[in-house]
Amino acid sequence: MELRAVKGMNDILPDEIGRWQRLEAIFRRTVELYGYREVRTPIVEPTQLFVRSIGEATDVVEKEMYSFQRHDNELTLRPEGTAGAARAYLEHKIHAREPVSRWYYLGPMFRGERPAKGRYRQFYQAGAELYGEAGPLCDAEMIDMLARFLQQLGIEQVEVLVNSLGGPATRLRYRQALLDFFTPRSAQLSEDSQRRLEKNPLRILDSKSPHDQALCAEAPSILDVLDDEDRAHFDGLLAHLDALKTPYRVDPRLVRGLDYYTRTLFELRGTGGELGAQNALGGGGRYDRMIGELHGPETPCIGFALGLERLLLAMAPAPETSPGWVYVAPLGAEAQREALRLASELRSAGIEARVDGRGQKLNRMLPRASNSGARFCVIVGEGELARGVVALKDLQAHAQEEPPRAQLVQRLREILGGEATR
RNA sequence: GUGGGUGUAGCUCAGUCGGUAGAGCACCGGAUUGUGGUUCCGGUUGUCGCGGGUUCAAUCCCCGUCACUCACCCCA
Repeated sequence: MELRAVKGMNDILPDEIGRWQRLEAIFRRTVELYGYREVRTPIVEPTQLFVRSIGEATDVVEKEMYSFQRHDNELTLRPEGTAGAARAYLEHKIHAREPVSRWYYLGPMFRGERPAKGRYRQFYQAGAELYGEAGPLCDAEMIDMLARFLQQLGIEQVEVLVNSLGGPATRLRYRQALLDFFTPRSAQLSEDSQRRLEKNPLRILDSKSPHDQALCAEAPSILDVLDDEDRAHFDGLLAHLDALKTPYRVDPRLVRGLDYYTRTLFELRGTGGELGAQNALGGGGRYDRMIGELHGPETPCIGFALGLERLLLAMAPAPETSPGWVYVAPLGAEAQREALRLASELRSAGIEARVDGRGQKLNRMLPRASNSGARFCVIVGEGELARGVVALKDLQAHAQEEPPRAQLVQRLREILGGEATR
């Protein structure tokens, strides 16, 4: 094989697609119950959009973007969904049309990282954004929506972490507090964290080194440096979550890798074994300053994104449920033409049908029918043609009957309908 | 970018202390001129990832390389 898929980009074959479609359907159904509506934005955006919104100094922008030049435009395959949605929100002046907007999206994102379990260069995210509401009520409701979604998926082993980063001033104050704390102790930090100390001290809190973790336990907490308004927002969030009975855990050391977050921050962390090291199922937070920084009107926003591959790893494998389709087995040339007409009628009646066109013996077609997962096999041969009937075999029940050809659809409906109401 | 693991049939893998390969599953045909998931018989499928070195001889040993994979970094 000389031509293969690009590293880190995978095919999703038909035998896996059922799980994807189920996941996506549950996502859509859940968020639509909260009033969210889908938005579809381009996969390619101006590079500057991501530089300005995600932050120039983040890893995503610095070294992971798929950027290219086309004529005179600097373009990038989107590494996440929030920036494009914000651009669309601004471009279409949605803020002037309605005070509050609830949008969701679903689709591929691209980051040039080294692939690992649950992490790919083309990966799929589902996310939602809420524009125009600043209060903690919608923060709590969004987290509750995520909890409901995971529950619908049957993912039990998950933890909801919440934190507040405060506003920009708080964030600067906290950054300084961390510098003051870690700089005299930098010798005790891991190599990675020493680098973080210079670049982005907040990320030290995220370190997986046990030694760093122990040190972080003594570091100042951001919750202690929140100003009064930040504090009131955070307390409000927790009170609303309590009222909703949404389980959560406050983690003052929760930080995330994108620069745009302010105040509320949350993350869903899988605790099951399937996930490996990539246990962040999704996360998000408030980004009240982004629209303003993109030269729009100051608009409070909150959003999240979920990694679909990781959710699939965490999901219990659900049994495929199919109402049962029909395998049509014709014996002979005349029967084949009749089989085509029969299958066509079945489809018109909304029943899935496939005709065996390989023209073989019955004792070859029947095993194929069973192995292919068909519920019924309809056999058409000379005898049936002559008598104006078909042989209808229920492969599951090992039963066979011979309804008149004209009554086949009706008979199948009876069998399937009888089960549906049971 | 860093470190580890693995590359043998469509799939899962075995194997050769160095003598150019096997099993199960799958697929195809027959037992059975029209009745299945079982059984029996037979059959097809391989540049042993790629390149080089050592050797009379390399799938096996050595070096390189590529791919996949896991972890780190970062993130979903």
